Amino acid sequence: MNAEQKQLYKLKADLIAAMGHPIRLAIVEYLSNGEQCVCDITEHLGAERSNVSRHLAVMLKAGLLEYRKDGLKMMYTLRTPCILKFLSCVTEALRQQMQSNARILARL
Amino acid sequence: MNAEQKQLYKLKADLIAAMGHPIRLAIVEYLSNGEQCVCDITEHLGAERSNVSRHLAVMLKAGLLEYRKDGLKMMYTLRTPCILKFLSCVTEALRQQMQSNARILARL
DNA sequence: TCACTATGTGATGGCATACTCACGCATCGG
DNA sequence: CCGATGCGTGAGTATGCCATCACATAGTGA
Repeated sequence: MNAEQKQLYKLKADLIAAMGHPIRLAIVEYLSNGEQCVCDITEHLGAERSNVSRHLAVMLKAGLLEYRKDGLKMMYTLRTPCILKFLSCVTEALRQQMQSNARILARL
Repeated sequence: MNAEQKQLYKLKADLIAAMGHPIRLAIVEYLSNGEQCVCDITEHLGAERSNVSRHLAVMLKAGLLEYRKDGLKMMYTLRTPCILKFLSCVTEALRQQMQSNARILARL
């Protein structure tokens, strides 16, 4: 593996890691309904506001989100709808995994 | 969000996090060619052997991989082919992101 | 039995992340 | 101008992750 390939893996890994957290995952899913402000996201998650703000910053930096100002509020949106397809892959993988586990358990 | 939903997000996030690392990503891609032993993976990556071993353990625990013993060697395989579809989504998202960045840069 | 190979794992140091609290800044309504 | 609201961010702490070294284990072949 040359340096260029390593760099590419790093980019991909960073993108993935930006979603590898329960709160961030929940935010992405919530944003699939369209643009939302921080206050609504916070209320929906039932999490600490400053913490949500930090997670939003992480995803913003990773390029997953976009935002715009609307008066007092900051409105966040998903940057690439592709991300949702990504998430459906995860759900499917999780389902397959659990079914596989269930089969193993059934043999006990 | 109730506790059950949070648990679900945690499961998904753990699955995602298990891939959110350059080395682990490279391993998954390498394993898409089929079963490989630790020695070959290590050589292909050019990484520290014990480090590779640890990353394999992480993915094993996350349910991404399976392994079997073959003499001295431990052979690892991808558990769910679905993971590859997942990765192609990441690649596509990264491409979209970079194209988007390129458009923004073009306006300078 | 003895060297050698392939692999996993405990210990450790360094670094990044997550969360909370407190505060500051910008904006809006009056 | 003032209070209230929405939001970001510095500081501090706790926790976890990562890479590395050293060592232990298991199988292999002579």
